[in-house]
Amino acid sequence: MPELPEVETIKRTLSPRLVGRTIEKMEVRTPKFLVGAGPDEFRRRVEGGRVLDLERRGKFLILRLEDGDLAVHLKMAGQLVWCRPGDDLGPTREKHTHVVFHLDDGHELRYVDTRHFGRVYLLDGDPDDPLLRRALRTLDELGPEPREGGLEWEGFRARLAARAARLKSLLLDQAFVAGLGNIYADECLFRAGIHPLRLASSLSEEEARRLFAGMREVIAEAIEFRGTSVRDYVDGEGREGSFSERLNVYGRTGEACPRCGAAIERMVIGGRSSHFCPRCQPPPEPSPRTNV
DNA sequence: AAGGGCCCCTGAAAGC
DNA sequence: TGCTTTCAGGGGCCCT
Repeated sequence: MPELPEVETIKRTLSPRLVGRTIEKMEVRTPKFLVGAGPDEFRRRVEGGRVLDLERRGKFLILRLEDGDLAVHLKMAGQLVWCRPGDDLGPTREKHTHVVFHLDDGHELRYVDTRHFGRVYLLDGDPDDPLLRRALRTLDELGPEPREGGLEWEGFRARLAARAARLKSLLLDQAFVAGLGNIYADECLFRAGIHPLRLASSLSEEEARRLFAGMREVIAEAIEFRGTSVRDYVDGEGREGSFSERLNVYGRTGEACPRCGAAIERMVIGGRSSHFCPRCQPPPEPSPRTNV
């Protein structure tokens, strides 16, 4: 599941290989992954253009091309792999290679997606395309990045106080903070020692500070370790990330909490599995209506 | 504003 | 062993 640290790692591994290159040919194997233009128009806009720059915003990777910008959202299982034309990525990934960008240096960039949730957007494509409009709006409404230079304390504190939502759901809301997914939301809350069911507005000043710092630390560390590979994630060179070994709670139901030894618990919140330590992350006070 | 439910999609894992 | 069912998950969308 590529979240901020994974997409950032992909950006960093792809940048030196793509920037300055010209896309000679765009091979569309599965048209449904393209949004903003039909395959022919999409190709026409992309082919022959140089890659000017790569950027990341939340979980979106943006490719700035000479004749228009592309945005890629990998959703659950998307991969962008830079390789040689003959390279064999194995039967599963071969079967799910949907778009191939052929570069002028003989390499290619393959868009692979086994779950078929991801999309490639032509950002200045057909303005009447509802899927494109939706993506542009999402991009426009993305919240601050949970890193230095993005999220700042005063604003974070104020926006937390204004929300009644459970923290787990709020951290997953891309308009609140951009780039966190299920893995890092759980890890951030563990780092901060805050239960995922706590309401945002109920946090003390001290807890809000721990969450603020915890998010930055977890994200910075995850980038440093090149992301987390629990399922399909690999970076632009096909390498897995090593933050997986440093996960404290995600996917560790029943295991001992690395801080206190209590058994990690799992519960479903907002339809997402949530992992936490019942001792380090004390549950919220029961609601007044709950009684005996 | 918040939350539940459904959908997209398919490989992996669990169940029988 | 092998077939069938369930699950996971980012995010949009609809409904209450």
